[in-house]
Amino acid sequence: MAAERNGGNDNSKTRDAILDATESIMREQGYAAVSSRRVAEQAGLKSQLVHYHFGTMDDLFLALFQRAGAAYFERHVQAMTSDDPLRALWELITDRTGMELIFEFMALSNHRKPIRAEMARSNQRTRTLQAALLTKALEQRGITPDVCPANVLSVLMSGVALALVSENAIGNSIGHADTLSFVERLMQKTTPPRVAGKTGARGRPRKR
Amino acid sequence: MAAERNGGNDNSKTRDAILDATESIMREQGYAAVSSRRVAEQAGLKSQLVHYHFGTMDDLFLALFQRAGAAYFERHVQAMTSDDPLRALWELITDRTGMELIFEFMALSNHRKPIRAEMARSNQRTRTLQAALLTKALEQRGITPDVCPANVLSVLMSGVALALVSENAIGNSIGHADTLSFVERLMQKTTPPRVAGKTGARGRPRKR
DNA sequence: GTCTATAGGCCGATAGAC
DNA sequence: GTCTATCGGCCTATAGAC
Repeated sequence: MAAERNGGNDNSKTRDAILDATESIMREQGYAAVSSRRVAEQAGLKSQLVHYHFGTMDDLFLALFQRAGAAYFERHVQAMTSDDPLRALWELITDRTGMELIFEFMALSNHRKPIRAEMARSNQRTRTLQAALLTKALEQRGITPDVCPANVLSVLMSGVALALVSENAIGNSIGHADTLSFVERLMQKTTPPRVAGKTGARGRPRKR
Repeated sequence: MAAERNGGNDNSKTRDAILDATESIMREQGYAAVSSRRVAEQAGLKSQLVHYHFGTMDDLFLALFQRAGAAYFERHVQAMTSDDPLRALWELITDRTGMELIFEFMALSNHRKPIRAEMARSNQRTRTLQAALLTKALEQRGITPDVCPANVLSVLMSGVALALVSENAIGNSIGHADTLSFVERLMQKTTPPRVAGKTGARGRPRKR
């Protein structure tokens, strides 16, 4: 073990290239396909550099997860400041490219303790932020929380989005179009009051 | 490649032992930990027997998935004939031990075409059966399908269950208790009419 | 159907030169 | 920070004896 693993202040291009390559392999071939040699090849480097910059492979996974988790959290923050936070959140969590990396980490973390711990922290942070966002959104739409509490709505929405994205990845879309228009109808039934001259809250068409 | 791979009519103890060992490793250490050597060790056999009986490792995964998928489908069929199909389905899909293997296969299948194809088939079959079950359950409870179509409800329930189980595995339970009692309340609000002298449809207590 | 033996390959990780 | 070289290990899969 050399004298690195310095958390993030070694922001060299090499480090980023390694993380980029790891992310790309995870997305396209799954976490099980990540090896120091493959990562290095993808990044145009020698495999030893992976170990030099990140230590063990688990350390590499952890570093990538921290980067991805922070980016995902940032997207939530942006959704929160959107004109229509509810719709912005829904679009965020049903975005397949955003979810596929997280799905890989979920599977990976199920059997690696240190990654699981980080995953739990990130997931809790996201849930808390989602609940705050939804509290605001429900209030904006004049829905009292006794109909459905914000934290419950967060679990419901996350779950449905997870089902849609993961089943879609597998190749089953039975009921998906109906579910999307069902959600669309729920959101339109409670359109927030327009505040300014912007028109960002109208729904886009969905095929049945 | 020898002269085996005979689908299932070679129902030797060895074959079952290999499948059992594979399932056990997948559950406890994840699909990436499955190797012919480890499977054989767990089953008390030589690793070459794995190849003799199943061919490639992908063939082994496929055989196990077929067995597990059939068992899971069978549990759905049993739920369908229950006194309270809606509750039986909910208990089935929120059962962690039932889901963890499926979750591994979902992750695995994302990057292996033949397994993905089988997964899609199984998932479609399950969705169709769930929709039939829910059609019956909604009717039984006097809910018209225009409130929420059965196939949509199937996606919603599957998703929420998936979120609960997978987040629980990670170690985040924020909002879960509230979600469970939310679902419980929905189910109790629409208790099916009792048909016989049995009392299987009352809810069991949930902590908030 | 189970055994021994083995080919051929990818893996993580480290040592030490520059 | 990057290079060359390398150790020791586990992997899939097959050949051939019994």
